[in-house]
Amino acid sequence: MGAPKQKWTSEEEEALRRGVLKHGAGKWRTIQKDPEFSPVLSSRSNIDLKDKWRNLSFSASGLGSRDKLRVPRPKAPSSSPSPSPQLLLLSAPNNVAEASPPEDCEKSPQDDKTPSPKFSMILEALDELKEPNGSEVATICNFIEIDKSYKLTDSYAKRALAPMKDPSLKKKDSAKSSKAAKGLGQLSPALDAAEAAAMKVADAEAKSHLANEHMMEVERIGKMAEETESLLELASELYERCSRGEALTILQVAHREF
DNA sequence: TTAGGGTTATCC
DNA sequence: GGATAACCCTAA
Repeated sequence: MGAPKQKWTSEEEEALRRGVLKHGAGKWRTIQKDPEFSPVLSSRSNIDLKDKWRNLSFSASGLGSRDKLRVPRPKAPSSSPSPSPQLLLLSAPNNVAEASPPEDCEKSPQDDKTPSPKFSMILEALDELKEPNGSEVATICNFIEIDKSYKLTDSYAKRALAPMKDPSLKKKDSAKSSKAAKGLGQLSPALDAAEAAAMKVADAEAKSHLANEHMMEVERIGKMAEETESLLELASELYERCSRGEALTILQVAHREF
């Protein structure tokens, strides 16, 4: 090769990560053309972005080179549609709010070291919603469904979206539902069966997600109870000392607590 | 335009 | 010489 290899700078890597966070993995051209990143990535092609992201993903997953994971590409078109770019939305390997490489998610969803794409979407939703005390499940569901154009299973959507009061959201939802119903009506029996199976799987996943949410809530409440108990302890001690006629300053109280 | 596999350069 | 990163090629 004539030209020497052009090593990626940290600025370029950062721009790529931010670009993936902004547009999603797979939108290499969009990221490359984005005025926010184009100054940094001007010397890189969309292919370069894709290759670099692939390298980053594999190195971050701890699996080393992608060569080790190579699997033969099926020649015939697969019956199962390839995941949408959003489903493969990645986040930078060294960022907390970021997700793991898609390959891992797709190949080993049970691998608890790497969050699933759904988990990534939840993280993204929480990040976008920026609610100080966390977000309601329904709000997160709405974010994922509307912002990300995903459709939740009917049963889960009914449960999760019932408390939502925003009429515009309801309107959109019902419009979507009728659209979906229309589409379902045109499906063949085989597709119907596949759809029903997919719905069941999605429903199970939703239930698992709900269970996880509840566990987190239980943990949170447990912590609150602990804190309340220690506060109660402190209050009783203060009451006792005061009733004995001891003079306490705010500073002493603060030291006692912290 | 993108994904995925192949090839080559570089580093240790 | 092996591992990794950067680049290239091709199918869809």
